[in-house]
Amino acid sequence: MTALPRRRKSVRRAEILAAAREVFVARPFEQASVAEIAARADCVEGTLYTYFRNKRDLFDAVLTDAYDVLIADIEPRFAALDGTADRLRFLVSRHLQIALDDPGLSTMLRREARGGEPYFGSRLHALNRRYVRFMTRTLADGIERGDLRADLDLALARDFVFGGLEHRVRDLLGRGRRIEPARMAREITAMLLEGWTPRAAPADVEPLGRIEARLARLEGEVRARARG
Amino acid sequence: MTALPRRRKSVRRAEILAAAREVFVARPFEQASVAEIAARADCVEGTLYTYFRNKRDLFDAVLTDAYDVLIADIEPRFAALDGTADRLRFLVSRHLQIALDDPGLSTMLRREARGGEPYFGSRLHALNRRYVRFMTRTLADGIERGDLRADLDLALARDFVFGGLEHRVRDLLGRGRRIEPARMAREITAMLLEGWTPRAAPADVEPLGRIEARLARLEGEVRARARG
DNA sequence: GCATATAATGAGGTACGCTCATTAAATCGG
DNA sequence: CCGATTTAATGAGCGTACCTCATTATATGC
Repeated sequence: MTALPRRRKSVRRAEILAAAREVFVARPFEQASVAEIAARADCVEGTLYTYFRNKRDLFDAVLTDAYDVLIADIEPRFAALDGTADRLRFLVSRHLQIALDDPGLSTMLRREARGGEPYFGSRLHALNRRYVRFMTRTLADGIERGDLRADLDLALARDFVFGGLEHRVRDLLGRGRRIEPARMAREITAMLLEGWTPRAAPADVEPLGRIEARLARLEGEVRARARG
Repeated sequence: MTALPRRRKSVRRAEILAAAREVFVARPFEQASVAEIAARADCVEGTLYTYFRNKRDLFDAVLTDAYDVLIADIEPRFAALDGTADRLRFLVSRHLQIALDDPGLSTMLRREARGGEPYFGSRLHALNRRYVRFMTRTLADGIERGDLRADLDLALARDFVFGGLEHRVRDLLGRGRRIEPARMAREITAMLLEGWTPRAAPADVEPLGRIEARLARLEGEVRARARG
């Protein structure tokens, strides 16, 4: 009957997006109902479909927005860092920070990390790649500079960082523990770098004994000559 | 009208379970339809609900079965291993093997790792804990025996192993790469142990500085003497 | 062979995502 | 300022999903 006053299209879109985010953060995709989103956005379901093709499309829009903000925040701060350890620590810390700032969003991202169908090539896929690239760049640069072992498998390392963080956050939030990004980032980075930093190979450590022996002999000779 | 011949209850249950497994392996939980499961089990949906309370219950039964088989396979083989590195390599390899033997099951397990509601205390939860315990035991024993650094955070390490493997498998299967459990297990275990194995403390590396100092002094003296 | 227990049924309830013909509001030309 | 056109908004309704339950069919025990 009496329709609500019409709004500027962009405003409506933003309202629906905000409502959708609230709902998707509270419930996993399949359990989140379009009806609830519409109700929160003060419109009927039909209206919603004039702005988004379907529920999935709406969800992707929410995810895309979140990634946009995240990347925009990281980009300049990352660019200001140089050292491999500093970069790694920052990225881990920033990743954990999401779980502290917005646990709902964090859970959503962890829940719905897609392997879905028309995902490759999508805007969402591109954003995800951009996000992950901060890490791969850090690792690749680290190897080039000699901060990381030359034989480190980039893809393997990258998967273990993100996979590990995912599990860690799930476990901690799952048992109601608090997340302390800075401290945890220090611990995690330390653990990772422990294995990734180039070290004196066993062969390089052994000669130390021989070198000391030669030194001692030399010093002896020099001392003898000084006396003699 | 004419109902199908009645079967022994246990047989029917097994048939339904098998049908359910096929469907759940092919499609994620929410997209798998009870109708399809019923059709594959040659019965109507109603029948299905006399064996399982609901779809979730049926799904949990499938998962539980899978875990049972998996644990029964691992248990004796694990018990036969002693060394920390061997155990770790075996567990990683066996975990990867699932993705090779039954990619569908592997995807399902990765997809539906629950953090869900009445999960804690459930039989499924118990099985998951039993599965993970192989790893935590390996790590704890490793520390006790001095094979692993004493300051290694057990929970952190455990999360990074499983999280890393999860991401790695997702990435590889996602881009259609083959999984080679043995080779990958060697690489991954090597990477992990690189950082987790106790090493000569920095104090042992530091003498390098002292040696250089002694060398420099010696060289200085020799040069002076050559001139003088 | 009748009574009881139980396996199996399928119609129907509620909720979901989504479509589409229709309506109401804004915009614009004259 | 008013009719025409565009466009935002609607809500009834379709198909399908999970699940319930009164009912039917079959097996079992006495």
